[in-house]
Amino acid sequence: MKKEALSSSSSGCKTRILAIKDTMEILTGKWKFHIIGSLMLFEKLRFMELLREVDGIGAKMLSKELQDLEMNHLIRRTVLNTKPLTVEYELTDCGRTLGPIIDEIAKWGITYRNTLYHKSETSESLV
Amino acid sequence: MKKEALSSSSSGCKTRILAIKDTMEILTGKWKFHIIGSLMLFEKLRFMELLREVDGIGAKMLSKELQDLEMNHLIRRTVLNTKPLTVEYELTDCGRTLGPIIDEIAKWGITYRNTLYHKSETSESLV
DNA sequence: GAAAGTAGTTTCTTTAAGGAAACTAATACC
DNA sequence: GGTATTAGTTTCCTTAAAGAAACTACTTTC
Repeated sequence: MKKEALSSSSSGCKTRILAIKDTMEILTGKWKFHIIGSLMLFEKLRFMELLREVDGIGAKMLSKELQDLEMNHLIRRTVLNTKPLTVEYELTDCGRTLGPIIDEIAKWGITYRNTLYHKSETSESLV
Repeated sequence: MKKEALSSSSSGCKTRILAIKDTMEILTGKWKFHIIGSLMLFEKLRFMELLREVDGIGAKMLSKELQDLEMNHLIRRTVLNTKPLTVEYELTDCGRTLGPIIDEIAKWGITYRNTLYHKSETSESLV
């Protein structure tokens, strides 16, 4: 049996771990998924609409999160020269590729809840 | 055109958003994905093995993260009555269902990197 | 000219996350 | 008895994330 070896530094493992780290750094924080989810649903939203749509977020947070997402090319910010000046946010093509991740996460969350309910009846490890 | 309405409180939207919140709360922090990923790769790992495997983590963090994961039924902790006493960690069935999420996230991270490289050549929005 | 709506920014404060180092406690080896 | 290993815990400290409230600046409506 090996002893000092182990360490997953083998082949694609490092790449994989890095890729996961990358993704999670980009999507970090309490609000990113919610903002992206809203933009997936509504296509285009203005700042004030997002502020109302993303339940509980404040202007400062929203502003910061939108900047983050824009820097990472996931959303596009367009200033419209309307009367009182409005700004439109929408997903880029790149941003839209997050669909499958968000689907998986939502799917898992729903299944997980159901699993817990059933498990709690029959015990399991439950503390 | 609607004005005050909007608000995605429609049908399954709330459920979906809650499910995403649930999932992300369970998998929050810098280390959970890395720990789960390691356990997917190695099946069973002891505390010290995880400490070496999960690059950069400290004993306190590892201990806390393992407790979190165990509370959420994603991993199982087994004390073996070996000579100096060892503890074995492994994924539960529930923990193993995270596979697809982690795959999607890893896949996206890799694609995202490639996309950036190509976009940076042809410009895009790039700051 | 006062009020309200647009899109934010600034300041100040609290809370959470994370890390380094030392420490406990049990056992085994020499 | 001294050193090492296992699996953590405890203490102390720093940094990052988040939030509330007030404020800027411009325009439109009444």
